[in-house]
This record gives sequence, C-alpha cells and structure tokens, in this order.
Amino acid sequence: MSFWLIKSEPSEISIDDVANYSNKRVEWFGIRNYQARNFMRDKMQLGDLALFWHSSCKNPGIYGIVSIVSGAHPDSMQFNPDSKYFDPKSTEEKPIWWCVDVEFQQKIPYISIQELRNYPELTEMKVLQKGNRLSITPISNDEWSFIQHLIAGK
DNA sequence: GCCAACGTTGGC
DNA sequence: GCCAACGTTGGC
Repeated sequence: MSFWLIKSEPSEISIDDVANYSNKRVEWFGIRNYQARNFMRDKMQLGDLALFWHSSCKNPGIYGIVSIVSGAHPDSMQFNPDSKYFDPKSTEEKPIWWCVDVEFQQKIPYISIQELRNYPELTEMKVLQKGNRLSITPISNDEWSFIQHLIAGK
C-alpha cells in the first residue's frame, strides 16, 4: 500500500465537501498535469491513503485523510463541454485524462505548512520543495508514520 | 496582488 | 528538437 498527498483548493472541493457528499466519495476529476495523471493512472491502488491538502487559501496545509476507492478510470469532465475541464482533443475511445475516486476517512487537527517545515523528518516532502506545483505527490512510509504521530499528539 | 517556478505551446 | 513566450500554480 502506498501513501499520497493530494491538493485541492477548498473553494473548489474542501475536506468538508468530501465528508458531505453522498457515500462520502468523489471522483478526483480535473487533474490536467501529466505527472499527476500518471500517478493516478499507474501507481495508485485501491486502499491507498492520502493526506488531504488545502491550497491557494488563507491557511494552506493538511486537513484530513482520504482513501483511494477505485482503480483508474477516464476523468468524466474531459468529455463535458460545459465543464472548465473539457478537453476537445480527448475521445471516449482514447481518453487523455485519468483519475480515481476518493473517499473521506477523517478530518485531522490542522497541520500548517509552516509547522511541517519545522520538522527535519519532513524536509524531503515534495509539497515543501521550492517551486513544487504538483497536485498529487507520493508520501514515503517514514513521512506517513511521522505525520501519524504528529496527529496522535495533537 | 505579487512573483518565482514550472509546464505547455508553437514557430523555426 | 530547440527555446522564447505564455499561462498557471500557489505560497507569501
């Protein structure tokens, strides 16, 4: 099993939104970056867990945990002309964009980006690297367990 | 709102 | 295939 960090602008989809969806699940549509797509298409497995990050907001950081509850499937919004994620180059026969479904697991006490930067154990975290913009990044086993201890201590 | 960093596009 | 121009991301 692998661990991930997924970013979302809370004005689009927040952790509370996910918690309030019917069956607490949502298709992780709208990822339009090849590296992030490849993580979902090729690496994510059913049952993997992901830290849920709020970005482009007043208080960026980790707000919850979700699980991966589907295999990779075509992102439905790429075929929807009314969606801002519509991609005219994509076809049902040969979809360009793939995604997974995620399910709410729990909210956690907010861990700010400033706090995360304080821990030497987390200096390699992708989301803390200068210039990082990837909205889906892998989390190492060590980083995951360190963060679990952080949560338990809050 | 600024701006550094990065990804993508497209002319050549 | 190079690379300048452009658009986007996202912390600050």
